Amino acid sequence: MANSTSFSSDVGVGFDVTSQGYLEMLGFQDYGGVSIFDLLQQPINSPPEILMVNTPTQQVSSSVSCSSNEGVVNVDEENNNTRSVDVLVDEDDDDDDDDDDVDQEKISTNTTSKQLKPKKKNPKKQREPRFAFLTKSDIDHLDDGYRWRKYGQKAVKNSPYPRSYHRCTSVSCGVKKRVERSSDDPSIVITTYEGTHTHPYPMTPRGAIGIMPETAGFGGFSSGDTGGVSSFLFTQPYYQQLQPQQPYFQNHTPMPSLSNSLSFNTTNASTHLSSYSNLVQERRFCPSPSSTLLPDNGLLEDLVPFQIRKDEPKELI
DNA sequence: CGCGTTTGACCAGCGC
DNA sequence: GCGCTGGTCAAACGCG
Repeated sequence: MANSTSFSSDVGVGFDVTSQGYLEMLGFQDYGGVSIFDLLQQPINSPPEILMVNTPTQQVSSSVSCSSNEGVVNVDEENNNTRSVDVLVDEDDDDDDDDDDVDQEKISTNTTSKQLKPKKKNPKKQREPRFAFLTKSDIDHLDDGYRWRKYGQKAVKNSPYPRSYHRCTSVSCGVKKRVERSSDDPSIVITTYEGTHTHPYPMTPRGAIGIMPETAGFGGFSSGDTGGVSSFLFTQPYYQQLQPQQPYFQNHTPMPSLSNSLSFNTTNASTHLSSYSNLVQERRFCPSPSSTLLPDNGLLEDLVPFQIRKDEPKELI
């Protein structure tokens, strides 16, 4: 089942902070410490290091989430300012038999009997695509703009740090989030998102003024039926103080805090992401009431200077 | 009182 | 079948 290694399915975008205090975008493959996404030159104010890992299928996800224990994620400390992550991705048919539905089913039936959890109909448990972020931060629970309710905590094998389980508090929203610390590097927080928000991007008292349309996987992940396209939107609260003079931000950063939302759109793991433009196709911003996206270059447009963008990397491998 | 967290118990999947 | 581990539930509790 784990047809994992036949393709280079490492998907995702990482960010790192250079010694000069610039944000650096990283690929997820191990390039010997050399990032092919050294495109970004973005001044930041004490942001955490963030690595995002797209784990499009179920099997992978757990590997990624507890990857530090299983050697899936390699944090390359040798190269001071860059880190790389290897992600094993199993290609699995993503016939998402909605986890949300399963959850709802659980909830409804559970009211009768606490002890007897309804078994899932499918022999194989299908899960939403998961995306794992590696964040170098002292804060376990990074503010991503959504409200989460913790529903469990478990000790993780081979790790002194527990893993906490969170669920989006919005009704009928089945998005889950797991937070744990890397046992290898306690300063790294591994946040794994699973599912698709089924509600608009929430307003928060912290100044998130945007409301995300809920279409097209807004405000979270979506796994399209066709093509297995999954998208994830995340926010960068830590970057809210970004310097607006950056040319690639000037048109998009009027919003404080969570407004600086980025959406990655990645193809299914089966699709070899041979170019960064494939990886980052879409970007949606909160204030845009239109769910039909402007044809833009997505994250790339926001983060990568135009000049550099014109010279997109052809191959990531 | 509403909401979120804590925590022990239970269940499912997997490997042996 | 058994044990281990991850994931989830829900009562109890805390807090504003």
